[in-house]
Amino acid sequence: MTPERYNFKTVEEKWQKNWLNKKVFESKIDRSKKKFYCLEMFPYPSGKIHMGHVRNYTIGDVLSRYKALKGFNVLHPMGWDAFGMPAENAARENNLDPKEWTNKNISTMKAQLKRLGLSIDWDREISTCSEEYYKHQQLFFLELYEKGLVYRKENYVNWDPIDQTVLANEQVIDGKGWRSGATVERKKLNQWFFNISKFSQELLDGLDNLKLWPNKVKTMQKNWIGKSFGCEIAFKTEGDLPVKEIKCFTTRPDTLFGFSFLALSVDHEISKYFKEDSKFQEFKKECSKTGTTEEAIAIGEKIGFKTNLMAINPLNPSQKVPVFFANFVLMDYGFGAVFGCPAHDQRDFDFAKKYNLEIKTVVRPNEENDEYVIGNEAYSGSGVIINSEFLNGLKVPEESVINTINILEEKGIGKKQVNFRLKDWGVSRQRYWGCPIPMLYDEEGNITPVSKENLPIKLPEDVDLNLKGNPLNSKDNWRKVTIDGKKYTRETDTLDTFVCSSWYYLRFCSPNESKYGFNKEDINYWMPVDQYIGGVEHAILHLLYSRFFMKAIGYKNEDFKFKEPFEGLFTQGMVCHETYKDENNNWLSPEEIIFQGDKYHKKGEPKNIVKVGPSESMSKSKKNVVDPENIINNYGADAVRLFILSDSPPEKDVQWSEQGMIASYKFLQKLWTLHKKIKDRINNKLEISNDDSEIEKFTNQMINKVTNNLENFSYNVIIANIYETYNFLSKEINKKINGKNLEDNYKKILTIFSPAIPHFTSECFEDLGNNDEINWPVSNLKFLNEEKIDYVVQINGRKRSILNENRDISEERLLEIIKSNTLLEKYLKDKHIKKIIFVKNRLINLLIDE
RNA sequence: GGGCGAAUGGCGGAACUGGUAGACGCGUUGGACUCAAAAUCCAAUGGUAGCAAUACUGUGAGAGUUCGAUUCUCUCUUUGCCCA
Repeated sequence: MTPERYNFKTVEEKWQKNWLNKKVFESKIDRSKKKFYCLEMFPYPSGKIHMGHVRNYTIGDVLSRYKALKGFNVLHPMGWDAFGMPAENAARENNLDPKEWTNKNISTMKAQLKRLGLSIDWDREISTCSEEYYKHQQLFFLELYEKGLVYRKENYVNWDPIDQTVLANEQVIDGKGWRSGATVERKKLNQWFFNISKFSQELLDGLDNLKLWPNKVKTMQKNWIGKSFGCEIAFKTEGDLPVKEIKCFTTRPDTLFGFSFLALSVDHEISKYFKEDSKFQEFKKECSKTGTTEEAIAIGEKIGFKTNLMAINPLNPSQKVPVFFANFVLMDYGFGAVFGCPAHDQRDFDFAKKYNLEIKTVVRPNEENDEYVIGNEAYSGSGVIINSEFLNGLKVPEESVINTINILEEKGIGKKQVNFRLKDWGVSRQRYWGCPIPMLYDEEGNITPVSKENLPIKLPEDVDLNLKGNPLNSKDNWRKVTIDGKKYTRETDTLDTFVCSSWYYLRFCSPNESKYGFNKEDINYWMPVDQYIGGVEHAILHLLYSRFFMKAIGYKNEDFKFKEPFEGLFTQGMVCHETYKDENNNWLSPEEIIFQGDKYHKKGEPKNIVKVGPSESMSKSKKNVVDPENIINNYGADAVRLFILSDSPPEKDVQWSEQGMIASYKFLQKLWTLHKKIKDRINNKLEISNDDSEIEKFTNQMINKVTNNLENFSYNVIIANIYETYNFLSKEINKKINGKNLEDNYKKILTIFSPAIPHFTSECFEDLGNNDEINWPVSNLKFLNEEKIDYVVQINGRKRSILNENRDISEERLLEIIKSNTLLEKYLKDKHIKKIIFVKNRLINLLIDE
């Protein structure tokens, strides 16, 4: 008999249509059920979906389907992070409208996502570039402005000369723009800011309550917020300038006795006395070459410009040290002035060496004595204070910092201060394809918010994208407006797209609410997101901004009770693939190569041997990408889901493997053949076996395993569980079996498989003529504890035998059995048992004299 | 330089609160079917020795705690990520 082939094409199409027509995934408020809000990070509509999306959304889908079967009222929406530069660039290249380009991509990608069989409520679809979405965002902006959380200030910005836009600090990587790769310049511009730093402490404290977030992400956010504890110190100065005092911020006041110089930023206000000094101007120019990132400063050479000022050590007034301008001091940090303690700070050490300044050791490591002197490197570790008069003996850092601050405060020289690294969020972008900022400037340049009834401020169409810089600047018929006879110009900056993604999770709760961004009743039912799933690359920015947005909306707003948007967070790993290069070192895609003999060569060029490189995250530039659409066409959605889940734990990177993919595809064929056999056995109800508790026991244990693995995100193990079940059933089916019993258990098995391979299991259920509602099965505890147990017998800690005996057997009885066991006799004969370790229902360890 | 994590067969990976290491898959090898191949099915598969039962060894390296360590502690090596 040739088994019927499983036709994934017709089956998957059928079920996708079915789910759509029956509105299976439609979500409505239902107070009789517990809600579960499952959200995956929404995609940027770049053109086509990639394997990363497949992985992300498969993980979310498994969870959503599982929760639904468990009886939760599931909200599982999808939308588009649709504003952003690629649309503008693509539109310019192809002479298109960014909106057209974006909408075309959205419809392509939506169709692709649908073919994965995701359990998404598409009625809630949103797109951030639609007026329906961004008009609410503009209203939020105005509300935040009213609450004083939005302000405009002139600021040095990171200017990307290629993209002609401002970048946030976090968008500057190694001194280059994250998108364009251009070397970033410093430029002074008027910018809009969100006052995120107002919430620094709250954002930090809130992390403690996020029990279902990975610690890794929490640590990253904590470091990013960067709370440091320190002290403001006023140093008295002497010299030929009218300067009596210089303020510094330091986190290490305890090293004040190691003071040997004071360093100022070239932008420090004292620099005004050096305007005419050509040598200083030259020095300033030299400094700008070092670059402005903290990293560049750390590695770069430390240079200084000595002034005639001397600073007095407040704890030791007889000590006077020189004041320098130095390239490693930034105006943004503290007061643009730091005191130098070369012995215990590497930067200061390098500087002191160069300018022959005193290096005095004031901290010794715990294991050293008080005679300790630092070597060729600064010592910044913990230890004990030395050579510091009344500070001597204090433990560094736990006693020394706080004690010194107290002393400085008593003497009126210093002030305790908490410092955060987190800076306010600059949200202005000089781009067209973004949400317009609803602000106006009158002829005197005064800021006037757009009145709320005039929202939305729509993005104008027909702009000339080929102009340098922001196309909105030259769109005069949009930019210039007259209101009540008064002339205004519009703000032409648009909002950072991170603003759009900072509140979209609220919008999904009320996608059609026209008056406001969300509806109170909706969010009170659905929020917070129970499980948020996405890439770890958003660990800091997007997640921190979203957390800020919740606090900003709730600020001075009693009605809004949410503190955090995402209760649970899961960060999945990337999809990787081997990389290939031909003999000329050109990257090759997996489709361009062929395996022959024991080597790869380029297709059609047998002599062009391909070098196989390490597996790396799929990227277009390295051409190591696999197009999900081809894969779905060839193998079907369930097979792809099966493979993408199977090979690695979801939080780790997974290696794409064609062989693995094929194996998953073949497995579904085998599973279908098995299904047909099982169906035959079920229909043959007369057959009765003497004992078929085996299948019942197996099923119940499997329900237990799969449920636990689902709860723990061990989705790769679930796939292994499916294989295990296949192996078990294909053997069991050859035995005599009770048809009814088989049917009951088989249906439970299909149910626990269904989150992973939903089309396949739906087809099986239908094939069995099942019309019942399907619920997640509960495992019967009776079967979880086996009546017989494999007891490990150890002698002196080494495994010597395994005995299958009754559950709850006593130590004495087990010992008797061991003593009568002929195989164990050789170990125990004539030996004295000193001690017995007995672990109930697990093992027994006999300690004997050797 | 700092912080956090990771290291298990040829490969990806399992292993509950310390208690049978290597589940499951890939690959490889042998066999069946076939004129042949593909597909499919069956079997074997950490290493060493042995026909075998079995023994020894084995979770990056070294120490420690323990009757017992992949799991806990310390040191080191390599590696990944984040920050500088």
